[in-house]
Amino acid sequence: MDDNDQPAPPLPSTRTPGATRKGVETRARIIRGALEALESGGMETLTTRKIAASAGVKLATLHYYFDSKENLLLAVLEDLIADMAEAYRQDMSMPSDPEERIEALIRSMWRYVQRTRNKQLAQTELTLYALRTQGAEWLAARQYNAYIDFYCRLVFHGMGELTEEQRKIGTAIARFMLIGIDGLILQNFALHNNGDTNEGVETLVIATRDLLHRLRSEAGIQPG
Amino acid sequence: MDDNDQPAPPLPSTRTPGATRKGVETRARIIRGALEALESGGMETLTTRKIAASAGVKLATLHYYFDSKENLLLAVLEDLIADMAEAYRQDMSMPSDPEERIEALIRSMWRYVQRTRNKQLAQTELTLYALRTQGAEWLAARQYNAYIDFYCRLVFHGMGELTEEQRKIGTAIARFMLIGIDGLILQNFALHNNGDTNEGVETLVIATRDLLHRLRSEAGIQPG
DNA sequence: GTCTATATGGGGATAGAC
DNA sequence: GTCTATCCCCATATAGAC
Repeated sequence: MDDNDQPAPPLPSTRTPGATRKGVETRARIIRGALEALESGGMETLTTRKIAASAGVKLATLHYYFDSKENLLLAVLEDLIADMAEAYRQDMSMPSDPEERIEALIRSMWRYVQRTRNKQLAQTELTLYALRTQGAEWLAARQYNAYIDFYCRLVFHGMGELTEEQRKIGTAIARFMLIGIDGLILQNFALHNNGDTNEGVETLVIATRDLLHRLRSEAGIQPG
Repeated sequence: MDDNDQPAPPLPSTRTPGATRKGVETRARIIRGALEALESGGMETLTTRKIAASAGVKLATLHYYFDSKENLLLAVLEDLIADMAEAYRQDMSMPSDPEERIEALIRSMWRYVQRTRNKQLAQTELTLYALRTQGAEWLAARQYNAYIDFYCRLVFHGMGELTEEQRKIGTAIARFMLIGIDGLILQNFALHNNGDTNEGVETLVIATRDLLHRLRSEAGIQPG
């Protein structure tokens, strides 16, 4: 995975009951319901009642699967991490040159962000929530490292193994891309002014490609 | 100020009573108390009771100055915007070359962010809150535009008036810097791994300087 | 595993004395 | 302008039948 390795203790008490087929489905429905309610109303107005309603489940059922609201929310965040990889692969063209991959990846991310504005807001809120929740900070870190690892691989391969050199360069690239995307998300949220934000995307593409150049010449150039 | 101009209706009902000297002070104490409580515990655990306690005021007094928790929180966000300019000027060296100013400004921002981690978290939470609050979205936009305007001026002058050309270039630069800083803040929060984040700062400095070059040669070069 | 019904506490907000 | 005391709702969580 990555350098700053996480202890990643299992989520405290998500209470995984029987694991019946039906049980697993219901659990998933509740998580989806929570995400929907969060996307539509934000953290401030998010209640277990709304979540239950949105999931088509009674309040008590929710508590049968998640012993506390907190653990439910952390489960939602975990789920978002898992979804991410799937989502990006959808519309990504896959050039062979890493430089062009960077560009394709950034544009793909940005399209995804734009068509899932509320989901991004929800994810940002959940990440902050995790950072504020005693003993859940590691989840935020895991989320970030998952993104970094994912982008890193996508820059170089279709998903295979990386050389040490590639991993190092790719990680730096991925970190910078992620910085840019997160910043773009916030700015786009606040200004909801897509024209200006698109300029930011172009600038990020150029800056990231330049970074790749720099890192490669520092190492001794060879192509992807 | 900027292109996407805000209507900026006054905050609905902050109930500005008499405006006695003492009243103004108490109001300020409550805002500070709210910020402190927010910094230490986050939105999720922020209650009017904690705010009142943190401000050394009784709950009813809080409601004498702010008719609702919502309006109090929005007032806190407004206050943060006003503080910002003050804070940055503190430790900024002021080179005459815009390129070096960019570097100095980014480093200054980053120092400030690092020594006020919790304040940044609080501000991010408040911004998201505003984005989620019906009729308060403009506050988030105003905040962003205030930052952009501020950085833009700082890149070129000690604070004086700008030519149209400078304003245009400066705004693009400021937007990109802000994207980078926001992304850095989130990444640093999540990974709290300052070593790696500092690399991101270096990359941002280089990228922003390059952006300045590019914008200038697109326009017809002339220095600061 | 899912429900109805309920316990319990804490939250925002107000009344009215000083 | 600040306080004490209180209202009342709604949130999380549980008990226990089905």
